[in-house]
This record gives sequence, C-alpha cells and structure tokens, in this order.
Amino acid sequence: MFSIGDLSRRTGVKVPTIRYYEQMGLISAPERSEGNQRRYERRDLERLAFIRHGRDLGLSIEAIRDLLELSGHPEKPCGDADRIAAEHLADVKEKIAKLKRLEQELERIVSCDGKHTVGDCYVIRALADHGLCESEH
Amino acid sequence: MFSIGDLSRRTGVKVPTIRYYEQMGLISAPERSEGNQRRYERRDLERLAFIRHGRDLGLSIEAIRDLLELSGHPEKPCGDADRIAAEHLADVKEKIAKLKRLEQELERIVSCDGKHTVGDCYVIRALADHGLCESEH
DNA sequence: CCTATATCTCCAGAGACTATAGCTTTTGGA
DNA sequence: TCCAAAAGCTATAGTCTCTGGAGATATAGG
Repeated sequence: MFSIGDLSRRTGVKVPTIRYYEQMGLISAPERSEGNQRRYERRDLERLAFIRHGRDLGLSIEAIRDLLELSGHPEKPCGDADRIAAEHLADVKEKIAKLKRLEQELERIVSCDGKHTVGDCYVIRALADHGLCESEH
Repeated sequence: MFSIGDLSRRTGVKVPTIRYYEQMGLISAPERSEGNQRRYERRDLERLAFIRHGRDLGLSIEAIRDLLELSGHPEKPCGDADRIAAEHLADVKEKIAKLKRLEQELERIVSCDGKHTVGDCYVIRALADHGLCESEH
C-alpha cells in the first residue's frame, strides 16, 4: 500500500497531478484509509508510470486514455491498438521532423565561441531573420 | 503601416495571439488609426517574427523575453543568448531520442499482422514498463 | 455610397496542470 | 503514550499560452 506521496516519489508525478488524473478518470479512485487518505497498490503505480511515460513523450491525455483502455483488454486482437498506434505514429513522425529541424538550427546557433557580442550573435540573428533559416516553419 | 491582419499574415501569428502578446507585454502597444485600430511598423513585424520563431522552436515566453532584452543591448557579450539556446538544445535532443523510441515501438505495432493480442503488444508494454526504456524519464 | 471584410473589446473555454486555504490524519521521536 | 511536524484531505481559484465567439465599429473595393 502506497500513500499518494509514495506514488508521487516513485513515478515523478506530483501529488496534485495524481489527484487531477483521478478526477479526469485516467486512474480510478483508490481505496481509502480509515482517515480517508488514498491508498494505492502496485498496479496503480504501474498505471501511473504508464501515464507519465506517455505524457513525457508528448501524448495527449486522450491518447493515453485510448492506450490504457486497450491495455486493459489484453485478450482482444490488437487491431484497435494498431489503428490508434498508426494515428499516433503520424503525429510522432511529424513531431520528430520538427524537432530535428529545430535541433539543426540550435546546433548552428550554439556553435558560437562566446567571444563576440549580442550585436553579431547568431542566436539573435537567427531568431530575428527568417532568411537565415534552412527550413520552413 | 500594417494592420493587425497584415501582421498576422506576414508572420503566421494569429490575430488574437498578437493581441495576447501585446497584453503580456511582449510587444508594445502600437499606434492606432483614427478608428482605434492597431497600426504596426516594420520593426513590430520584425519583433513579432522573432517571437514567432522562438515559439516555433519551443522556447518559453520567458526565454524569448530574455532574448529580446538581450537583442536590445547589442554591445553586451552574447554568452547568455548562447546559454539559453544551448540549454534548449539539450532538451530538444532528449525529446527527439524519446520520440524515436516511441516511433519504433509504434512502427512495430502498426506492422503487426493482427494475429497477436494486446497482451503482447509492444506499445503497451513499453509504456507500462520502465525497465524497457533506455533512458531515465 | 454601400456592402463585405476586418477590427475592436470583452469574456469564456481548453488543456494540463499548480497553488492556496483551512482542515484532518499519520508518523516518528522524547 | 503523547504531541508536533509532515503529509493528506476537499474545494476552489489561478497559471500559461493561446483560441474562439458575440456584438459593435471601421475600412476598403466596386
């Protein structure tokens, strides 16, 4: 049995966020102690870790809800999981593409040697001048 | 002189968002026409493009505010601008790494033959099990 | 000059939290 | 065993970064 604080420490999800997820129906209301405090079990911990992972990866609460729903029915064929996954895959690919473009720009920007001034700083110029970008955004 | 709509079209920032930035003090309140409509100049356009870039690159409003402040003092050394960009770069690299792992997992699922069930589905397992992750998150 | 489009202000909502206030419960040490 | 500190409770409000709608006014093109 974990308190909400234990759960928080073990998953890295803040206490109010855990309560928020409960309210949103992402995790079910756990048992309570005599004194009305939440008492979680191992599977709650796993579920929350799952959610945390998804969020870290930028999945929306809704996407995670879908995946959780699927994971709750391990006997079903995974066609639905496939569909949901396919939908998210497109998203993820797009995100990666954007981030890579960004990475390139930042790499170029960061390569400055610190010896010059803001006046000729590439960060500032790169942000100010669309013409310096290699890609569309 | 540009109207707010011109500015929006030229920078790709939506009209309400421009007004929001004004409210937040990221851009200063422009002159108004006889009829109280905002009238912008070239330098407003440049500043907004700068902001747009920063946001596209995932910088927080605060980071952008810092960079704008820096860009207003071109005589200063650019170490701070570099630092802001470098910090952000580390973030971006990490996100890319995570998303690539997710992409692989999703690819695997999508390419599945429909013959297995959610029970042995890798997306679900990957999200559920921290042990399958290559990195800390 | 008239109409369609653009703009204005103000306000509400979305999404995902985060914080505060004012309690009650648990826990660890003397 | 007792008690203070830490942790938890509910309820509500606020944050951040926009986004959208209503209803009124301004501007531009034919």
